[in-house]
Amino acid sequence: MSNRRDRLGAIVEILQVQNAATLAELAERLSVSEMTIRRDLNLLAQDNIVKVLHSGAVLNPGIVGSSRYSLTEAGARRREQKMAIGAKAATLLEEGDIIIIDGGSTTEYLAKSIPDTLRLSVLCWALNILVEVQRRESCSLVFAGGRLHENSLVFESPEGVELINRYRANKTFLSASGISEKLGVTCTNAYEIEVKRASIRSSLDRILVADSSKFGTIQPAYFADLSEITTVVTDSGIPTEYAEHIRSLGITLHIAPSL
Amino acid sequence: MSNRRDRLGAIVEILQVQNAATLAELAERLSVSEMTIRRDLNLLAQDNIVKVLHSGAVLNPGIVGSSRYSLTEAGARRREQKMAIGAKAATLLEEGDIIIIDGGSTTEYLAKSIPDTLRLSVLCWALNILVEVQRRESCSLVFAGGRLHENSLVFESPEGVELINRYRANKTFLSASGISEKLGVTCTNAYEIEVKRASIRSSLDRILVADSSKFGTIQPAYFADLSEITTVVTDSGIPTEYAEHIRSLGITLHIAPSL
DNA sequence: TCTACATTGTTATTTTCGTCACAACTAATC
DNA sequence: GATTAGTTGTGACGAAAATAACAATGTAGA
Repeated sequence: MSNRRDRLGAIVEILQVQNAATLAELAERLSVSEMTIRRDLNLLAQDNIVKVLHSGAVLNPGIVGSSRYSLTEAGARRREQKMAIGAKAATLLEEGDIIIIDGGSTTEYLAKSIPDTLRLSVLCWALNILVEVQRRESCSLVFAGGRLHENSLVFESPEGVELINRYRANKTFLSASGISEKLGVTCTNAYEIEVKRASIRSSLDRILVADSSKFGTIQPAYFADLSEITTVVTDSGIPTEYAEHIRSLGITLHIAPSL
Repeated sequence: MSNRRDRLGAIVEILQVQNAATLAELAERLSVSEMTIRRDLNLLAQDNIVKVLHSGAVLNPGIVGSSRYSLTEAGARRREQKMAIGAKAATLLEEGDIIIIDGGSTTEYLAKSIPDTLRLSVLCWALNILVEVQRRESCSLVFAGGRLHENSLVFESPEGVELINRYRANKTFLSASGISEKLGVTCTNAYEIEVKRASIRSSLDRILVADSSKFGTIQPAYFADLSEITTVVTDSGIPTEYAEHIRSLGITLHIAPSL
């Protein structure tokens, strides 16, 4: 990597992979001074190969859209809690785990919280989860396809369910919109039921991640009884009667500390 | 454009178009102070939608894609060709079309070139195609899942093939790494064969998009005979003998003009 | 080996950027 | 219409990045 020509190629290669890089980063990786990188970039910019930014923003590769963003924004108010729950749930992950991640905004925060170096096999079927997992080199990824439902970013199809049936995991992270002592665990959309059921059948541990506002509420689509759940991760707002009920069922209860 | 929510969307839209922007630029275009833009970007960065750079460089748009397609001086020129081919292929699209898009970098440019208002149903199985199609509100999307192959960004599984078998389209856009008069159409990876075969079976028109360097070359995985193709889209570098051969087979040949 | 030229790192200076605290404004709720 | 929570702009300060000049090093050719 001695001469400038090689270095220019290396810079382009780095940018191809990660789309953007800071001067300091490039200088470090190529073991030259920032001044040199600066001169290199000016050359590349002259040829219109790169754009040099003084201060600005770059769209992350492999992501997008306004629609994707609307899902995370759905709970701007509860974002803090969901982040905390996601982070807490991520502590349950172990090296070599084979996991299933349900769709939803809370599970999205779980996916965001996966440590960069943790080796995992992940199965999912929602776009926002896919985007998070896909960028981690340490995770191998299986995706259950189907028709995209815009509002939930979930892909669903008979073949997708079939793929989940054929899969085996030691942990499933499930999301829910309603959790009732008498009426069980529910979600909003009927098309999610089959996928969630399949993931429950294919996994040893069933971990429910849901913020505390979900306890005591009901949604139209029933997909599991509380007794099918082995672990619950939520925030400190959970009503004490629910906490007691969950513990009395032998379910492990994790309360995420407020951030 | 009064509230923050709209502005966040606008920022993402701007970045989608030009890939990167400076703070000053965004502040100017959205008629707010730089401080506000800064706060917005921090929110977007929290959700990993954008990356905020203090000082750095960004690859110019059109190069984002899989790491497999390395960019050399020669490759940079090929990129222009692929863009031209993608744009040309997109002119074949009609309102209401039900289409299948293969994985690959050339098909990625096709996906990028889909007009924003064109109503389409799209089936695909590669991550780079998914990302492009998903952001278009006018396109309904079906994705064939499976295990992710990092080098090609293709998802593949028996269930994915099954899903394609159950699908019906009027146009399939296929990519190839080799096109030989005697040995047919080939690609690099064996796992792609089944998926490509299924898409050929499920579609009325089979449109092959490939830059001219592919003609006369061979790759290990055979997936179709030239006679199965109904249309070819390439650039002006195609050898005349191949152009004649293709026309003699009754295949429509589109030559994309250099940009 | 010597010269001529290109490349690179260092330093000092100027410029710009990021952050913080505060005040003004907006919008929703009761 | 008063209160609250959220949003936006401003100015000042400290922390960076950009620039240019210069010195040091490396390289090619006679």
